[in-house]
Amino acid sequence: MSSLNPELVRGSLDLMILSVLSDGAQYGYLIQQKLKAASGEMIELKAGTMYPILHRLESNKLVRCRWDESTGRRRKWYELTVAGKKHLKKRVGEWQAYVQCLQRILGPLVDPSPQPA
Amino acid sequence: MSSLNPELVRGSLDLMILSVLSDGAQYGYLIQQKLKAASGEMIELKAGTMYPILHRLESNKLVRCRWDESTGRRRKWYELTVAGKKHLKKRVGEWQAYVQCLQRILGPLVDPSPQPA
DNA sequence: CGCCAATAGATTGCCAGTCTATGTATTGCG
DNA sequence: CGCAATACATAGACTGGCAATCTATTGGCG
Repeated sequence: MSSLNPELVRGSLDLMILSVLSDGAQYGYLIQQKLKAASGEMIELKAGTMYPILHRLESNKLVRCRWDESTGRRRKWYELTVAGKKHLKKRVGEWQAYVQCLQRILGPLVDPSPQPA
Repeated sequence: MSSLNPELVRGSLDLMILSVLSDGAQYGYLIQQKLKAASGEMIELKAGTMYPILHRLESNKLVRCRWDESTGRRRKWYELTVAGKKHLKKRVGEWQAYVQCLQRILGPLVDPSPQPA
């Protein structure tokens, strides 16, 4: 699924999708492309992974969607709801707390020079 | 299991255990205590979660273990093997790559002031 | 014109892995 | 003496991603 450790990526798939959606409405295939680009080709979200997540987000009222059947190629546009935007903010906070916590646990194991020259 | 988002924590449980073990040999219960302390009480690793992981690490030859039955309270000491130390280093690198990647995806959503005053 | 690749959405079934619950036994304190 | 803490372990339930598969459209190439 990605050149990154899949176990790690697993826990933040919906965070990533939510994040991509924060740019505005997108349809599934677009989300895959954007995520791939935004991650520097590191993340390649498979359809069988993404759609269940999108459906889950929808049933949780975090995203809303609309079919566009105006062209032969039908597209389903997904968009963050107000609750979704709030949820995203919360999830970002959780992620930062997690990163800081793990950073602390790893302690001296992590190279303390993350800033690029 | 923790006050952190469990979904996120999930992917790094073995990383955390490996990290605690990098301090030297530990037995299961000690690992729980150390992890709890190192995480600022954020992570409370349950026995039913930890032991399967330890057994998996053992069968993967990443940790080696020895029973101490000298006291009535028997303890099983776990220690990193050479392969385990190498593996830990690799996993730390993967984790850093993951963090940077996600940081990039989240982009402007992350508060760009992580350093404490 | 026919075919294939890319685009676009979705589902099914499998499997890995964590969590809850439970079980056993020891030690020390009140 | 009983209970809480220490100490290890497993069984079964449940969640969730992934591979595989399906349908259909569009556009380009031979």
